[in-house]
Amino acid sequence: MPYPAQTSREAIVEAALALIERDGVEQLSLAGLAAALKIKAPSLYRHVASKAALLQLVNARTFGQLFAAYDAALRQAAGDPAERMRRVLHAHRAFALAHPARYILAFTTSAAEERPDDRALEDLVLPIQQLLAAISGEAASLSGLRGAVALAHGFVMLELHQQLRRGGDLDAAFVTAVDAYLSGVALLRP
Amino acid sequence: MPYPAQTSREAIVEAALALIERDGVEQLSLAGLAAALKIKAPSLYRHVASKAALLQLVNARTFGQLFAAYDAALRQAAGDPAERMRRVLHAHRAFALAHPARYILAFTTSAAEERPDDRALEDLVLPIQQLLAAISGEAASLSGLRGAVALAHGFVMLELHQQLRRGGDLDAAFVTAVDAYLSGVALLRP
DNA sequence: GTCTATATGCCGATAGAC
DNA sequence: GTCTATCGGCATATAGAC
Repeated sequence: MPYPAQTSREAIVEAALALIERDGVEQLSLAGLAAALKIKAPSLYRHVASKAALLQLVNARTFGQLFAAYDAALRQAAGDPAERMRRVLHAHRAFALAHPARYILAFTTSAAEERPDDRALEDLVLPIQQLLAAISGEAASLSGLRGAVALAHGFVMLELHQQLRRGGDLDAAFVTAVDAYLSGVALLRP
Repeated sequence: MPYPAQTSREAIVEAALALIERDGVEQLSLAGLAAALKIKAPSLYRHVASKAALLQLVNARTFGQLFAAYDAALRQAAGDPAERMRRVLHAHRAFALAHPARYILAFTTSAAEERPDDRALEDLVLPIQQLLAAISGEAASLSGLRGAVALAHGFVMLELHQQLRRGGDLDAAFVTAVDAYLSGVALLRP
């Protein structure tokens, strides 16, 4: 049987994820990806229109998994709203540390062609926003959510790029920072 | 006069800064840089050992300017320690928004060859750390500093990569987030 | 210090046969 | 759906003449 019809788009995305996690995005070439799938590079174009389109699929999956981690943290979390928010932020960091290259890729992609559709993602953020509303008391706590995400994102970005090199317990530092921020949000509410 | 002896290392770094700010790092090629200097690409190697070495110089300059902005904010800032810290964080964001591509480059470079020397930068961070110590009351407020920088860094990174697309007043959101964090740090101090 | 010429390598993407 | 062959491009870096 020559030229077996085997490769699926799913398998391509899966392989791309693995290569990106192992070597980083900038090392991902269509030739290398094809080799990992034991096919030749041009064959990929039967399944994806371009490299940009492939990265869009990769990023969609990354965001989907991140928000799934949010959901899991929310479902298992008892306690007051602040405690639940704390867990979400810890889930955020845990995901970033578990998938550094994919995380960085998803959050630093600016090109529109590599970015997942906005509306697909928007719904997934809503539960988090409502949770933080319960903490801050604001009707629309968009800015409170942004601060929390910014804090977690900034921390892990610095961490992943080794900009926090003076040692110390980074886990504890993260907990302290998150606690301070959430306390401040609660304190400043009207 | 054939082959005028003109180009200096300073001029090369300067031109590289301009090109990076205009087009982003990934667009910077030695050929393009040389063209901007009206020389040919191989001539660059008389002044810099490699592209990585050039990026190291670029990043050193970026960090130097950022910390100079910190200093300026501290010198002109009257008021209590919290107010001064607030100004430092606003200076951080202002610098990032003014030089997005260089800022991202400096903070997301992991390769050791492209990174400025650690010890040269360390001294520059000390004043900021001491300032935050006055706010938080901790003897060594390393974690407090890290949280503040993480918050500012995360916010501008999301902002620069257009991950905060639901509009609203981002300036106000930044102020709110910083205030919340600093209030929380003050609140949680022993 | 700059030049020309070149080595060497990778990349994304297309055409057309099977 | 996969293949071979190839186009067209751009990259960093080196050798050696002026």
